Amino acid sequence: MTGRPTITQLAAELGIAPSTVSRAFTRPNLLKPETVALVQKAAEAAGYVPNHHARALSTGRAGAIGLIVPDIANPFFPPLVRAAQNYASDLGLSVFLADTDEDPNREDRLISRMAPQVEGLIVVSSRLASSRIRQIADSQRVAFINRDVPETYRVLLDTTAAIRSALTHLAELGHRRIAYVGGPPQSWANKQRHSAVDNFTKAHALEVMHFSADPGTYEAAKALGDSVAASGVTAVIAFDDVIAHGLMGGFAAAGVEVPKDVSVIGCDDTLATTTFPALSTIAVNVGAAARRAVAALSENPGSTSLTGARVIFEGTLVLRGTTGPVRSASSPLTLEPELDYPTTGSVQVRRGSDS
Amino acid sequence: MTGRPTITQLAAELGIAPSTVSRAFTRPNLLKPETVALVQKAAEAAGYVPNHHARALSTGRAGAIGLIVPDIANPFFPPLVRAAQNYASDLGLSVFLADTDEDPNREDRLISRMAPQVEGLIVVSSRLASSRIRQIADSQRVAFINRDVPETYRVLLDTTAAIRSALTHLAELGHRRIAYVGGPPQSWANKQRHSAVDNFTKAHALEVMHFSADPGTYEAAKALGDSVAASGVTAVIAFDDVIAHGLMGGFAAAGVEVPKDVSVIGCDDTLATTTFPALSTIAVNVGAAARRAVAALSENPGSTSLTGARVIFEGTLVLRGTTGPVRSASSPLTLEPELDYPTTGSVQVRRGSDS
DNA sequence: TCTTGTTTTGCAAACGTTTGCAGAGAAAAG
DNA sequence: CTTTTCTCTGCAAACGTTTGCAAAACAAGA
Repeated sequence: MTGRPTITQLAAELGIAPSTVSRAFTRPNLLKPETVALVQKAAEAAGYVPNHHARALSTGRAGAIGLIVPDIANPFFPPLVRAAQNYASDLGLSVFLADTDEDPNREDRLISRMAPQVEGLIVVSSRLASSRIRQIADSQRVAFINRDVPETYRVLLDTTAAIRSALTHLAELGHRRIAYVGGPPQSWANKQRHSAVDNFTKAHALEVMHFSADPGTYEAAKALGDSVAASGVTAVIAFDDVIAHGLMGGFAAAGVEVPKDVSVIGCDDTLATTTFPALSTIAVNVGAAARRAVAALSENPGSTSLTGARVIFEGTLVLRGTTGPVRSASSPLTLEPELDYPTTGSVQVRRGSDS
Repeated sequence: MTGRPTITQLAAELGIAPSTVSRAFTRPNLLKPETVALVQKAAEAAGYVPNHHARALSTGRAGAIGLIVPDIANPFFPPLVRAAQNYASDLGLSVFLADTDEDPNREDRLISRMAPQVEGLIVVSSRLASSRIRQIADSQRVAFINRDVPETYRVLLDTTAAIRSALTHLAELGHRRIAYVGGPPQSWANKQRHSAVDNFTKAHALEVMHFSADPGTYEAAKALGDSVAASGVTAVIAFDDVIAHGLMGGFAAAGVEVPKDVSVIGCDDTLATTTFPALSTIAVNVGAAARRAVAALSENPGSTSLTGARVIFEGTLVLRGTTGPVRSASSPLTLEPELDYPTTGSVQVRRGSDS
């Protein structure tokens, strides 16, 4: 009759108090087992399902988290969304998804709009100014992924070490002139990868050239193929796999062969082995990052904001078919052995193991 | 102090009634302009934002819709999710996203769990039994995408006509033996495409062979490359672009050239021009479908279920680089001209124009 | 049988809105 | 100056839960 059955209706039907019915679901150990059985049977029969809004109003817990990404159509994000949603679901949380379309204003609006109605927010690859981010982190429960603003709760997919490995590998194959082809300039990951390349090449006397695919699409990268090839580099590291793939398309069109003429390494491992040749890349554990962020939000649900933390998952180099020895037979370089970066006290380093 | 400011606090602060404050936001035309200005200023200053749960409880409107997809990592879905979310956002609705992991039980559970807390549900490519779907449609506000169960509200991306065009095109290029490589067997789209191919080839005396990539991944399809090539077909239509792409990978590994030795046509246009050669495919307006579904849910918000409807958006053939004349020079077939299928009264046919 | 203690249940307030109804003014009409 | 009609605002109930507190029921110890 009157829509979905409520706790009160169930109670009336059974001749008991609404509070008892409520407890049958939320604190069954407080009740006589027979009572909870009774209630459960009646609930089942009537098709009762609890009203989340009423519960949220009463308890102050929203039972949901918000997830904000710049562009869900970018293959980097779906696995992350998936992992977040699965894990949240395990914790009894629903997830609101929103897409900012790479627009900082839209992102800001979405954050304000969602924040009050959720347990907390996960903001991935934020395009907001650092000052604004810190402000937001002060008053909202929000975990950032791939955006490194001090004092905020952030989980980072760090590719620095993997990039060093990649460059070492390239150097050992005899490569001396290397290109970095960047992605979205506002992106933390892009800046991080950019400087990882810079630092390493500087330290080891490799020559580096910078390009940037803007926007970071296959087409933009493909269009860059000619100039990258013409620059005389023998290897390229791309901001991500789609740019690497676009480059490969551009190279193919220009008659430049991979890896014979030029080696290519991507990042994020979003394409797996679907390119030809299969793309060498830096794999990154988005699932672990997503789960960590969800967990952070679900912990101490009371507080009005998250305490700052910097959680790091390191990427790993995976070699496939797009890397090979340099064409011109220059002697392979031998680099001094890599030393592990010391990890400062406040930094947790983890190697992601996916479940 | 005590968390977010509430309507009651604002009211007390201004010395007016909570109802007035409420009306300042929801029915400003009932109030003296100065009053609403006053309230708005105070709200702004205090950083007031309405509590969605309380509102939902009071009005019975959830202000959110649920979106359920089998696998967000499949490139078919992200654009759909994106369009749904954008349009919902325009309508002032948030969207809950859930991923069923292709598991019907999980799907069923998710539907039951989400339904009560949202305005309505969009279920994409449902893997549920038709009987269960009809049952659900009876008691819940739910719009299905790409699942055609009578009496439900469903929006379908129809590729039948486009497949006829594709086959016509192939026949004109001289192809006589054609393969259809299917995807998820429970998928409505797969069945639809399968029989579209069957019907046409039967009617025009073309030879057809059926294969199936299970699961519908790049790898599975790639592994199928050998047998498809060995079957002697000169053209293949794949369930979707990722299978088409996988096939191309398999063909390349087997030394079979596309389109010289075999033509391939994909479906859904999820890969655009990122393959080599660029994949000929059937483009489909997922955005329009998503928007239609969202609109359906936002209309007559009162009702307990949606009235049945069958909204159709037709796909269009887009020819790129993977189709060419058959290798062995058999004479091109001339087919009798296509006739438009009559559309029965209850069927709305639309050609999607994206905004 | 009377305490005392423990387990089980009920009462009622609270969460933050919205909204039907009615009261208070003010303006218009007589 | 009274009545009528509006316009604007306030009161209070309602939405469906949860939960602190207290009452009731029962068991156990004396």
